Parts: sequence; structure tokens; C-alpha cells
Amino acid sequence: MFTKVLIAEDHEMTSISVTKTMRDLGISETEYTYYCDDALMLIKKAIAKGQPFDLLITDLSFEEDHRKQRISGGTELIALAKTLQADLKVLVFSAENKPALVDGLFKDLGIDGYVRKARHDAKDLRAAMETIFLGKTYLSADLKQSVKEKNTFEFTSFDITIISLLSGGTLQKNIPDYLQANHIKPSGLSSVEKRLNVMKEVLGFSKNEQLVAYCKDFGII
Amino acid sequence: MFTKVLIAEDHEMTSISVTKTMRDLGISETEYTYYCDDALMLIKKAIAKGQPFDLLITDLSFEEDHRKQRISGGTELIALAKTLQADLKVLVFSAENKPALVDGLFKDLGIDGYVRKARHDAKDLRAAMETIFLGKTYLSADLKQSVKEKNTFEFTSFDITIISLLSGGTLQKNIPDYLQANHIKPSGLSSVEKRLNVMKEVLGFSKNEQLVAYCKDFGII
DNA sequence: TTCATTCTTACGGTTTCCCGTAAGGAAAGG
DNA sequence: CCTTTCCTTACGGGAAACCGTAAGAATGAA
Repeated sequence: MFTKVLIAEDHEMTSISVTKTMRDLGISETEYTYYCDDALMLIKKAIAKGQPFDLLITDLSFEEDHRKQRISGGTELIALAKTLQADLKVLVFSAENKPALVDGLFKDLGIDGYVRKARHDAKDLRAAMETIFLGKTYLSADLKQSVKEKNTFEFTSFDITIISLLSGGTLQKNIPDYLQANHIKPSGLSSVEKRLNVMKEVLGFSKNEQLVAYCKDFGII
Repeated sequence: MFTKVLIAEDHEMTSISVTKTMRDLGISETEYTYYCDDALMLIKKAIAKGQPFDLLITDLSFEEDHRKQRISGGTELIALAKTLQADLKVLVFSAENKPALVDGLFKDLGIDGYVRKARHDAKDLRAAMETIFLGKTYLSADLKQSVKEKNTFEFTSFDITIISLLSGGTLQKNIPDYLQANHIKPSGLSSVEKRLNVMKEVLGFSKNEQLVAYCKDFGII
């Protein structure tokens, strides 16, 4: 099993339980922190001492408080940690239930496991630790389902830009201005309209409001 | 301190920590359950045995799984529990961060405390237990703030109906048909338009897409 | 009852959105 | 070099949404 684990989790309650789980698994060196900035610092120090962490367990969303943080959340923390220590195993422990988001974590950040805070999360966490230790990746059972049955449609960054602008209040007819200002091509109004039509047709929608609701539900925007 | 406490919480991890907190507080008789139906049954049994619970600590949202439940969530559980045992103290322990909702719990259900799952929730929970035991009510510090600084618009059920229809793909001009069919008044198109305008103005929005995104973000729809 | 206030609805003009068609442009292949 | 194809863009008619106005209905008070 892993010997040196770092836990980044802002909820005191959750942190207590995770720590207990580590103890149950016989992991002696467990450090934990409530802030992303501290987590990165601990990773740095551990590397400097020649005793890097084997595993990082982190939440995704960290709440703001009086202590101003440079790192905004788990996603950014993982990216930065990987630049310092490419072989660091990462296990995300979060309540997020958005397949698209979790997919992105595996694909873009190369995380090793995702356990959702849910009914059987303690068992899940233990199983994840064991699976990851064997060099495999782990995904909570409940999330596997939804990833499988997820929609085939792939949103391009262009799509996401359009929908973000709409949900931000930009008039459809003004979107070309924004696209040109940011050197995004294509930038014609017809191209925007066409892309919106494609998305709506694939997903069986008729209105932009539906698209926005859908993207919010699946964490696309 | 309380002697007999019931915990209703579906997340294994959280349940572990809450149980530990109870032990730290020296509460010997702690029962816990993962389902609302079970919780109500335990309350019933305890009353029947002449040894009712002093305190119920419950989450609000319980996830569905293979076990079908009659009681849908914490709110309903509390209401039913109070009919069985009016003097039962209730402490809600949830991640919900909506002042309006929490307000309603205190006012309509007469709960005694609300602790939000957040950074210092373990400390909060302990403080809440002590405060409630003294016969006072408890509200997490962080929520007190947001209650004060709340600029949250109060969505009526009419508002929510409209936005739900829009995000479901209904054409704005067809909404009156739905309203009439369901005997919702007012039902005129102008009333729908007016209401949408009010919402958008209050929140500083200009487009329906923004409203949908906002309502999704805050769990209103 | 009568009057006043408020809420609801109906109507028209303007803007935006929707959708089909066709023209312009770039890349690939012959 | 030209042609084909695909992508992008421009344009225009019609539908929907937006917005102000005014008429009509409901509520409450004198």
C-alpha cells in the first residue's frame, strides 16, 4: 500500500473520516491540509527533502474564506502538482456528479481515480486506494454508469464559447463581434446559428434555454 | 448533554465523522441510519419503548438507490418525526447554502439548529449540540453572514414554473396554454412576459438564457 | 354601491431570432 | 491550372420575443 499520502480537503468532517480511513489502511505518513496553496507547498517540501508523496487525495471545490489563496481549486492544484512531480498519483474525492467534468479530469489531467462523495464513499475510497496502488485507474460504480450512458455529442470549445456567451447575456447577433475581437474563427453569425442548430438537433432540443440547462447539468459550462 | 441521539445521513464518510463527534461529546446512545424510512421507524420504536430520542441529526438530501423509500428527504422526515414526538430536538446537517431554504426550516418546521457542511463543520456541530442542549437555536456562522448579505431574489412557484417550461423547450408564447391547462393563474402571455422582466431586472440580466443558467447554479430548477 | 387601486390581459410596433438560399473563399486532388 | 468539395459568410422573409400602452377584471375601502 501507499506509504506517504497528502490529503487536501477543506471540510473538517470529511477530513476526519479520510484520515481515519488512511489509518485503517495502515498508512502511517498522512498529512492533511485545508488549503490548496498549503498542499502545493507540502508537495514541494516533500520533493526537496527527497521524500515525495505517493498519492494526493483532493477535493475539487474549496470554499473561500479569510485566507486568500492563489490556487482556486482542486483542478488547478492537480495541474500544478503534476508539473512538480509527474509520477504523483492523484485521487479526486468530490461530490461532483458530472460525467463530462470527470472525463476531463482523467483525460486532461491524467488523474488515477475518482470517488464521488455519496452513499458508500468510505468503501469506495478504500477500493480506490487499492486499485490505484496496483497501477490501475478507479471510478466510482455509480459514475461508471452515467459515463457509459453519456451522450455521444462532443462539445467543441467553439460550442462552449457560444453557449457561455449566451448564458452570460450576450445577444446572439452580437456574438460575431466577440469572436472577431478574440480572433476566433469562424466568426460569422451564420456559423454561430448553424452550430447552435447542430447542437440542438443532436440533443433533440428546440430552444437555447434547453441547451443552457443541459450544459449546466453536465458541467459543460 | 444529550444522552440519546439519532443520526440520519446517507454518506458513509460523514456518518463516520458524526459518530466520532458524538463519542467525543460523551454521548453513549447513538444510533445511526442511512435511510429516512429507517430513521422514522427507529423514532417510533424508541417512543414505544418509553425511551425516545433527545435529538435527531439529519441531512436534507438523500440519494436514491435500490431500496425504495417512502420518505423522500430530510424535510419530510423532520415533519413526520415532529408529529410523532413534538418535543424532539432537530439539528439539520446539510451542505445546502440557501438562506431562504434554511429560513423555512426554522420557521415552518421549527428546527433547533442548522450546521452547514463546510470548512469548520466539526467544530460547528459540536457548538450546535451544546447550544441546542441549552434550549437555544443554532445557525452556522457562515450562514448568518449570507442571510444578512443576501440579495437573493425570492422565486415564486409561478416563476419556477415559467423557467422550467422554458428550459424544457416550451415556446414562450405557448406557456399560457400550459398555465390554463393546469389552472394556474395568471395565465396571460403578458403576465409571463412581465414576470420574466421582473426577474431579469432584479438579477441584472437581459436574456432568458441567463436566468436558466442562474437557476441551475443555485438549484432552483 | 361607488370609487380607487392593483392585477391581468390584449394589442401593435420594433427588435431579435430562426431558417433557407446563394454567393464567396480556402484546401485538396487531378 | 482548374475543378470539386467543404466551409464560411451574407442576405431576406417569416416567426418569436420584447416593450410600451391601454383596456378590462378583481379586490378592497369608503
